[in-house]
Amino acid sequence: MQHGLRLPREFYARPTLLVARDLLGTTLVHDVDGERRAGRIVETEAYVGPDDRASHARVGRKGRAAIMYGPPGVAYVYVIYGMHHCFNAVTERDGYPGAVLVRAIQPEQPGARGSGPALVCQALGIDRACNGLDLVSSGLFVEDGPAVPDAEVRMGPRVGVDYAGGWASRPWRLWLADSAHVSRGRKSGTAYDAAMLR
DNA sequence: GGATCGATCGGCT
DNA sequence: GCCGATCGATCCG
Repeated sequence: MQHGLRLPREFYARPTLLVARDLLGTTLVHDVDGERRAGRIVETEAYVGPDDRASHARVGRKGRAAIMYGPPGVAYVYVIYGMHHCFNAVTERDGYPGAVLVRAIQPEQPGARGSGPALVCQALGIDRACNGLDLVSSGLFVEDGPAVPDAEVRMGPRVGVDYAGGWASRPWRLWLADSAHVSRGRKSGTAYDAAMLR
């Protein structure tokens, strides 16, 4: 991958697990009134399909996550616990629900913290007003970066979805092994194995 | 380091 | 009414 180029829609229009893997090492950028706020993505989670009991899409295409059923390359931002925001990039083809939650970044701004999905939004100034923004044509987007080798990737169960039965144990959380910015709750994780991501 | 708890409210049941 | 894709403070060991 090259460096500093905005990711095109085709990047998002792929299986969610691949998008979650390839977003590691890229940079999430938000232009706020001409001011660049950005950070390197070091941790992601995949939410895939209408049957994933951990995904907001489980309630159907008329619920809160209707946007997950729409075209890829769009921001899905929601409020959680009445006080925090979470940022997702919509994936998959139009009509099939999928999204990648950005769980942690290494902020470009010194002193900013991005270890956790709500802190990511706080550091980049992302809130509900960003819901539905087009990542291909708006001030909220992702820049590509140097390729991350499989050996630097770890995977493990998603966080905070224990209610989802067997879906909770799937290793759909991915992070960079050497990053000090990965959010809390991380366990040791296992080596990246693309064959296990389903 | 790990476990527990309060804050706070939109959206689904 | 209930509960959550969270965080920070606090307590315990």
